Amino acid sequence: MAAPYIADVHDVTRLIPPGRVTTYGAIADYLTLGSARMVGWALFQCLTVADDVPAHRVVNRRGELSGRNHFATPTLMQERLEAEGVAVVDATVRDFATVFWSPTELFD
DNA sequence: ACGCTGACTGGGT
DNA sequence: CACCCAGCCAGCG
Repeated sequence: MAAPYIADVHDVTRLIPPGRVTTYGAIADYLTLGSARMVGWALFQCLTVADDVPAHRVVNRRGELSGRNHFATPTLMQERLEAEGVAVVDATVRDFATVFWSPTELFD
């Protein structure tokens, strides 16, 4: 059985609206994990234990698709984002500040 | 138990 | 924006 926070990370990730992205740090902060590295690791697990998690909507603080090499193909992450209307150039999200979404927006 | 690694981050230069 | 550095913590040999 996987650690409980892994399910939490998956739940939060599922709440990210299509066409928007968030960061490892935002999720780590929301779940008070204390380490953003855990978020990346938890998402890595979703590739095998949960295929219904939009892991492609999670990028690093610069808006870079740092996890693209862990998908079936290195371009899959970018393709999924572009399919949702997110412009991606050189493995980096365009207008990152605009498409950025934080779990705290759930309380709007 | 120990050291290295990593889908990370914030602060300083 | 780029580079360096320290803090972070689970997994693995």
